[in-house]
Amino acid sequence: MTHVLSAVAWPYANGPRHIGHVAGFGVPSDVFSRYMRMAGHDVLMVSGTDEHGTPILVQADQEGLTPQQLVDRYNRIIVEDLHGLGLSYDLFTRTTTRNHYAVVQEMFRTVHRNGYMIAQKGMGAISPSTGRTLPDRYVEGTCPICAFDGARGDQCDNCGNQLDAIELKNPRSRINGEVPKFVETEHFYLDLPALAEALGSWLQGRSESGTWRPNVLKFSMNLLDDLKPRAMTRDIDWGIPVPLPGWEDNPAKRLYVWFDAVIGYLSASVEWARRTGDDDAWRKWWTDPEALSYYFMGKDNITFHSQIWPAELLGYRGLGAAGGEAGAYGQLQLPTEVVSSEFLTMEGKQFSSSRGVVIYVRDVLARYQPDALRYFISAAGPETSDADFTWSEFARRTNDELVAGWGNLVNRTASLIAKNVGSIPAAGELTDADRDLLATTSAGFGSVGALIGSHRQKQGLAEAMRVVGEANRYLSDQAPWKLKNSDPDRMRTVLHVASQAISDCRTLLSPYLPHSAQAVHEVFGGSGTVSPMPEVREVDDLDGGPGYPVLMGEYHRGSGEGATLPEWGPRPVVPGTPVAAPTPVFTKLDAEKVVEEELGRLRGEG
RNA sequence: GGGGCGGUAGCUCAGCCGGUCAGAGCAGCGGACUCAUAAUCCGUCGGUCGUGGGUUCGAGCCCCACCCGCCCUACCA
Repeated sequence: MTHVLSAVAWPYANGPRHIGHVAGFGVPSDVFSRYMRMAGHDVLMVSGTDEHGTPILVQADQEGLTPQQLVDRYNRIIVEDLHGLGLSYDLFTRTTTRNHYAVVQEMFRTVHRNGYMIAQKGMGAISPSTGRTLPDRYVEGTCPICAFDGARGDQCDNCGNQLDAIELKNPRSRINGEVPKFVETEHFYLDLPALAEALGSWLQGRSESGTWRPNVLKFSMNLLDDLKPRAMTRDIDWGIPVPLPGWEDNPAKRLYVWFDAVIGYLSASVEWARRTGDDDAWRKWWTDPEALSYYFMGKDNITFHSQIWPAELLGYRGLGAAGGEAGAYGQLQLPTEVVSSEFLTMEGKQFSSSRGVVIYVRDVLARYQPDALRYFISAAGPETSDADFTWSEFARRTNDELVAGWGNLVNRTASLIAKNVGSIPAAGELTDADRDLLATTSAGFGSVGALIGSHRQKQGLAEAMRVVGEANRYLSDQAPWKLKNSDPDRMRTVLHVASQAISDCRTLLSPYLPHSAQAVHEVFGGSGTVSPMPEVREVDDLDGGPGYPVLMGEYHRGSGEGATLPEWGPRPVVPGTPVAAPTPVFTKLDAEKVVEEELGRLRGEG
């Protein structure tokens, strides 16, 4: 048994999340975590909503809310969406908890004390009306190089050159059009060059493990070539105070949102430990060199997980050129693997909430089964290259594969048993065909498990569905419906074997399809939980702040009392278990209607 | 501009270190069956693997150039 940290990207709380987000980090991390638990590992899966930063402020202003009101709203919506998808977080929290503030400040103080947080002065744009930092991307003007008028402060979209906001001619704020003021401002910079060597040798070691996706590794290695200190504070009044004399009481200086967001993995682990009664329990996942940690995100976040976060950890431990000593949290371990996915597009276009090219998780969950979405994402998601979501393909995958393949196998077998026996029959003597099928389903645990464990989930699902296909073929070949009068003993044996095969397939598919795994279990007369779900719990802040909703759950492997997860392997079916005429587990879609309605909604007709 | 990823059957995509690698699913066509949500099972049609060079006994798989799409480019997150 190994301690396995599933560190899942933190959704930004400036709006509801779309299916591209959950395709990138949500479903893949849950499939992995569910499998790893069943395979006997001690998994801690944590995340939360990311609630600081300029976009939240801007959004709040636009909606006439305080930032806290805004994030309260979207935190709850996001919690509900992730709950609806059945993502099995041990803790899904948020970055506005007092616990998070305390952990972040401890990290900053130690990194600073170790000498990796250096103060530098520079020129920055601020909004004259609010006094807040105007990030480069929020400054617009005429490009000094090509004279394009829509250039942003960080880059000109026309000629592609990188810019400084101060170079723009006729600069103006993209938020409210006012002319920004450029003022001298002091910030703390994470001294990445001082940590470059340590980062390099860490990456080198990771490279030699051979497990990272090649593009992630290559990208990360490339980042090392041009390391500069990176600002970790902002002129902003929404964020975590900088815990140093002269800074902490300054309402206009806050820590950079990405500095605190990645620390969420640690603070959520600490919060989980405190909530479950052993304040130090998190250390088993964080300071044991044998523990494994997997970080799930979209490709746009690789920088922060293969560079910024490891640099923060190295700085905390004093492992850079400036030396130093670890703080109270001890020898925090760097990521074992940064599991980055690519992007999901939508009917061929990039998702864009502002342009209405978007499908929100909650809208899909309101109209379709969660496992239908999980199936599509698992079968056709952006695992190693960009992937396209179309409604027609969604309907096809659901109908032709999920319903017609797996759902039908369950339904036809349960119907045959209900009609002809009434309960799971006992087996007589097994034929070669029987043994072959059971050998195939048993072998599936090795092959599917290895694929999920190495983050090749699409292939893993394809393999599981191949096994389902074998079971369908077996049933057609054996034709038990013909045996009722001619050879009822043989019919019972076939139905027993089919039941066992379905039980095995159900377990194989349960990381991908947890909702229907439970339903299939019950179709065959099973009781108790075999596929646990997260719960939304309203909790008090541990340190006196306002309460909030979290996701937590009881995910216990085994076969005894209180177990909610089966072991990753065949579990013998129990002859005599009553089986009633089934109602279908999956809903077949009217493909034409779905496509027509959904495309109409995208055009703004719904 | 720099860096990265991708361009394989009508569609969606697999193809790890070069030698049964030219594949799968869906769609199409033909057949079997009727237990099942007109589901299942069998068979079959189908591609000069973006373009042009090169290395090699042999290249989707390596090298070079080019075309197309996408991502990142560090004060959006």
